[in-house]
Amino acid sequence: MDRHFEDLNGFLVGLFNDILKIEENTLRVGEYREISVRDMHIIETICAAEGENSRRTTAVARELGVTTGTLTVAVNSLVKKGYLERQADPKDRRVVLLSPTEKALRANQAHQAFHRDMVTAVLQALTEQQTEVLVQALNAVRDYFESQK
Amino acid sequence: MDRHFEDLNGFLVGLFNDILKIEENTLRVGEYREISVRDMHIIETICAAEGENSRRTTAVARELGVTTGTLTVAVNSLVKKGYLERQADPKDRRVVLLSPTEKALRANQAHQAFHRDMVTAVLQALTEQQTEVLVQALNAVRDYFESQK
DNA sequence: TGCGTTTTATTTGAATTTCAAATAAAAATG
DNA sequence: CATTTTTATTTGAAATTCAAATAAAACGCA
Repeated sequence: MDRHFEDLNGFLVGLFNDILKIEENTLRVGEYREISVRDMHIIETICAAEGENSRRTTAVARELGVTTGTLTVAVNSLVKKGYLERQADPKDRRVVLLSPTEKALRANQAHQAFHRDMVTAVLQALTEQQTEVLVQALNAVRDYFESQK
Repeated sequence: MDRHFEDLNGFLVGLFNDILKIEENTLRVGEYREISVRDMHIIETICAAEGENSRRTTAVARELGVTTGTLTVAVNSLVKKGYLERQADPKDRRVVLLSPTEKALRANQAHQAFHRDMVTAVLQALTEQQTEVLVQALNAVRDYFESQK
C-alpha cells in the first residue's frame, strides 16, 4: 500500500484545483459567462431539487453549505440577471420557494453537458475492469466523506 | 459504461463541496485555526517547492492559479501571522523567494496528516489488486485533466 | 384564545478575497 | 545607454461570505 499511497494522495491534491479551474474557464468563455461557478452550483442545486421542500431557501443553503444570508444575497443577483424566480409558498407564508427560469434551465443543461463530456472522456480512457474498480473505490471515498460530515 | 456513468457523474458533483467543507471544518477547530484553507494551500505549495525557482512569487502564483497581486496580499497576512518569510534573491534582485517558517512546517505536517487519513481510509476499503487498478485508472483521469489545462 | 417561542428569510455591516491596472525597481536586449 | 521586458507590490473596485439584527409568520401550550 505504501507505494500507491503517494500516487493517490498526490492525485487527490492536484485534481481539485484542476477541475475547478477548468470549470471556471469553461464558464468564462461560454454563453453564460455572466454567472460564476458559485452561481452555477446554486442553479444546479435548485434544478435538481425534487419536491417543494427542497426548493426552500433554507434547504438550498444547507445543501450548498452556506448561511441563508449568503444565499439570499446570491439569489438577489441571479433574480436580477433573470436566472431565478422567488415564489411565495401558499401553505406557509414565511417560506420562499426558488425556481429556475428557462434561461437557468438552459444554462444548467450546458453545465451538465460539461460534466458529461468530462466523465465520458475519462471512461473512454479506461477498460471495463478499471471502470468497475474505479466506481467501487469512489463509492468508498464517498462513504468515508459522508461519515465524516 | 452507461450504468457507471451516473455513479461517476454524481460522485464528481457531490464530492467536491464535501471535501472542501471537511477541510475547512478540520482547520477551524484545530491548532492552526487562524489560517484559511486558501492559506493552507499556499503554505502547502511553498513547502512542496523544490529548488529556488519554484519558491518565487510568480511561480507559486501560477501553481495556485491566481495573479501575483492576489498572492502578494495573501503572503502579507501569512508573514504577519508568522507562517512565511520573504527573502531577497541575491542572483536577481527583482525576485522574492518565499519560505515557510517552523510554524508553517508544523501546520503543513498536520494538514498532510489530514490527507493521509483520508487516503488510508480509502485504501483500507480495497484489496491490493483493486488498489493497483485504481491507481492506473486515476492516472488516466489525471492525464485527461492535465491535457485540458 | 393569546402570549411567548421557534422558524424562516432578509438586511446590514464588517472582513476577506480576488482581480485588473497602475506603479516601481531591476534585468535584459539591442 | 536607452528601450523593453520581467518581477513584485500597491491600489481601488467588485464579489463573497458570515454573524448578528430585524421582521414576519407559524407554532405550542397554558
